[in-house]
Amino acid sequence: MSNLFETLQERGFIQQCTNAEQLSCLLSENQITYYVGFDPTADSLHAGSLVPIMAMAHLQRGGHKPIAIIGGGTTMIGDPTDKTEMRSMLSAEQIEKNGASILQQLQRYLDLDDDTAGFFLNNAEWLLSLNYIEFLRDIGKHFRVNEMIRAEGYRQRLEREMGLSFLEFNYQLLQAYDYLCLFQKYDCVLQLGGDDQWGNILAGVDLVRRIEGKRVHGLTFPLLTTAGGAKMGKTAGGAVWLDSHRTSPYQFYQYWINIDDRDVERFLAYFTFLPMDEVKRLGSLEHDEIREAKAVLAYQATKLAHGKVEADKAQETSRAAFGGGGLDLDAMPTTTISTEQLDSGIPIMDLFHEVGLTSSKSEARRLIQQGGAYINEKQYKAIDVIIDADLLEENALMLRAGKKRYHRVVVEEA
RNA sequence: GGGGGUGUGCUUGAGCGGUCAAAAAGGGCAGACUGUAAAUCUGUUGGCAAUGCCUACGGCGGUUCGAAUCCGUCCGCCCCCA
Repeated sequence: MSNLFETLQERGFIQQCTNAEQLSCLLSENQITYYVGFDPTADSLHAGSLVPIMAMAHLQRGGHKPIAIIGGGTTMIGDPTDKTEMRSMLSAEQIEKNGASILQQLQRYLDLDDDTAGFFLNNAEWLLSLNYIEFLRDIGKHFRVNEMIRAEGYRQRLEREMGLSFLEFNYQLLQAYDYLCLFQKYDCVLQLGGDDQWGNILAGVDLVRRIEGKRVHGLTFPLLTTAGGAKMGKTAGGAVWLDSHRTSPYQFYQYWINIDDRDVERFLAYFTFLPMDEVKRLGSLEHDEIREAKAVLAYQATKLAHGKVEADKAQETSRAAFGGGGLDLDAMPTTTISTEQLDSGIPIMDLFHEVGLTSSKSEARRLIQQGGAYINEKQYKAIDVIIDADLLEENALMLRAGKKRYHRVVVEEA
């Protein structure tokens, strides 16, 4: 029989876990409830969150029941293991709003609609009403400070400059308490998270054991970086979001098709549901053939995130843009300008800037001077060119910045 | 509570009172090469009405012809002592 634990392992999801044998048995012999926490620090998840999401999806497909926790309570504190800096604290309303849109995104991957398949909770529900003294007596007494400060996440903060506020130091207790609550109310026996969460997860496992005398489990995913060493899911322009308003399906598709050759197999395993032998076959392609594998990855990932229709569109657009043929005008970002504006002439620098292809006019100037500016596929290197109606092709201009960024300017029909 | 540090551009991190829009590295962008990849090489990297002007070196004030550089104060952070 195919073991879910092995599936996760094979696909690279397991970095560390509590007793592997027990966990493996548990997954193949019982129907369990498991949880993953998501931080509502933004109103959208990004590509990095896909690792836990996909792991959850695998488990749900295997018959287990997911609980997605939105960290409404914990986000009001900020996880210090996110060691770059103390996280900014968000207002309760903001967290609420973010949580709602994150839930929507999760639902594209998971069924969280009803209590039997899986569901969604905000830990603010039980954290916000905590009584400090009671909490200290009931929960706090189970934590040893010496143990806590030995944990990697805290130690880094203690050894490096930035220090650690007492507020942040409590994060682990709250997360452990989450686990305890979920165990008590929903019989949740597995928590998943990124490897930076290992310490927090274990704290929860320990807490449940101390208070309930029951053995529960934890599992962490490797923290993904690209072969180039960057954080997975980041591009120059920022994170790759799951929200189509922040990152369009086309951009999303492009992110995946542009990844490093060395990441192809790993990413196929993580971010698609393709069977592993197919993943391996695709991953072993070489030279230009590997582009086929990237196309599969991009298509599959986009389909999961945005649906088949959008994925098809993104694929077509991408093929059109890079396959040599014509460009797909519909999918291109477009700006409309009035006839009058064009008739009076627009300096080329202004045009590139106003359309959003550069973030300042100086940048536009540089782009042009360095030969990265094209209009209708013709390069313009002079910064004092004035664009007017003479350049229109089919009532539009096609701007290009560098090799890959296109923008269409359409003249408004009067 | 006492003492000592520190705060610089996207990031790390230099910086003599003038020649600092600020060294260096990373990152970004563009060009060449390519496979919409990687590596490499080159250029570029605050803004603008641009041989000049404006904004910027934690905040506010001061000294000075002139300050990122000196002084005061406030804020944040770090270390030592209590």
